[in-house]
Amino acid sequence: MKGVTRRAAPVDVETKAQPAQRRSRETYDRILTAAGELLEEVGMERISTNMVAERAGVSPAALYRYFPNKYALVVALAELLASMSNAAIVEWIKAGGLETRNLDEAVAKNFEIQKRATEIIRAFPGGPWIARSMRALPALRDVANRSRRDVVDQLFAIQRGRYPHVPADELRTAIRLSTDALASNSLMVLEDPDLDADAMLREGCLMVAIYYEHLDARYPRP
Amino acid sequence: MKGVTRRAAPVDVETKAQPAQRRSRETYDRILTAAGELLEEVGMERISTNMVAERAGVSPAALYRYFPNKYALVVALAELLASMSNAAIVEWIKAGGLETRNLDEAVAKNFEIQKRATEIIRAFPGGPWIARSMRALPALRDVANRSRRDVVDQLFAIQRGRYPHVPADELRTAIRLSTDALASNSLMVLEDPDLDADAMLREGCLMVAIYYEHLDARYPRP
DNA sequence: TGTACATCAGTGAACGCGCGTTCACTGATGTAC
DNA sequence: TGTACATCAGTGAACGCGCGTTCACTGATGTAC
Repeated sequence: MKGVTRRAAPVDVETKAQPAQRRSRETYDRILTAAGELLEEVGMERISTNMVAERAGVSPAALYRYFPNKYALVVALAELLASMSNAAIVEWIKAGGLETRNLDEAVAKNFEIQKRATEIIRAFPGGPWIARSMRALPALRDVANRSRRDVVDQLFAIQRGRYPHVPADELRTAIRLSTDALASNSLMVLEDPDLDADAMLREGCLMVAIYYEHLDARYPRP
Repeated sequence: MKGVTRRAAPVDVETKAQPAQRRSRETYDRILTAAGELLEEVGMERISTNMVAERAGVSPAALYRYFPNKYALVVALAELLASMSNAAIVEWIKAGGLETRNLDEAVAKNFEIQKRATEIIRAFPGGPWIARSMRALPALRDVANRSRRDVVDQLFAIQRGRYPHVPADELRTAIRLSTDALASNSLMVLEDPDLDADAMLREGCLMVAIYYEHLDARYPRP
């Protein structure tokens, strides 16, 4: 072991047994709920499988029936959270979140989804920890990347129609940039209770809306 | 221990002995360098005190002469990185980074510091890991908060003179928002090698510059 | 310059602990006839 | 409806390991006279 470099081995992270019986479904849920609670209470680095099993009222071995290792546990939570956020965004798009006629309307609609997304994270057990760790924890990076790609693709599909005069890769960059900025803004608000959350979120939406206006004006209209 | 909630106890994180002799200064540096290298190689969650001591070529006990615990180690690294970034920003301000006459100039100057800051993180041993963990690791949050406050205060002090017609709290919000967005943008670029780093950084600067132009126009000029 | 002593720097070896994980098992539920 | 069997769900107890940390110590460096 002298001076040997140990690189992180890729970890199997899939859920193992799909629960078949009712009892098993309940156990699975209890484990996930316990994990969320404990994430909330002790944070990412102190949570442990034995702790989760104890809180869920099952033996450690029962946990390993459903999750191959402890990362699978937080990955499952992260995927749940990501799917809720993404669903909210899809719903918002379907409800016409992007169909706006002027700056004020754009800000107002962006603010809607921005606020809803922030609330989803806040309400999710351990949500803020998960969100903050999405980038820092190797096990969660895949989840974060997939989720981000989904959102960007969704937005791109719609915006391409609204900004046909903007080159596709410029548009994609713009979406990536603004999505990232708004996500970070949301995290910042969750992190610092001294901030006026609504004001900060709205300001972030304004920044992005102005940016899109400028993007729109940057290229000649057909 | 049944169902007991264990909250993270606050951890002493200061450096212990200030090295007095030359030999000791070297040891201190070797430990910090080893920690940086290992952070780069194995990441935040797998690094350990014994590992760092081994790599530095000292006994584990020697490490504890300078750092009270393993968090103090990564805090010391993070503080070093933060101070380098902040110094670069101060230098940039002093060199007139904020004194711009038009949008293009603002974008160009923002880009300068944005690129330099990103390079500082990239070049620092374990820098990207540290930067990503700043928000997710409780031990590092204080460092992150202090560093952010320093930067925001510096910028605010200058910008107040340039935007006297903008209410102080609006201006502060704007600085906080844009600083956070650019920091996140920088992280994103470090994380995803597929991106065209310069293009993405420049676009972020553009977004912020447009936003400030809008802020400037939002309130009547005296 | 030399010697005696005080302080500083670093070692070697181990400690207890809680971690992630597994094994052989028992009990619960479902299924066929 | 009852019984025999197969599969599913969960247990209890322990495992080996590496973690963070400490102790009593030796050797290196500095200081006073």
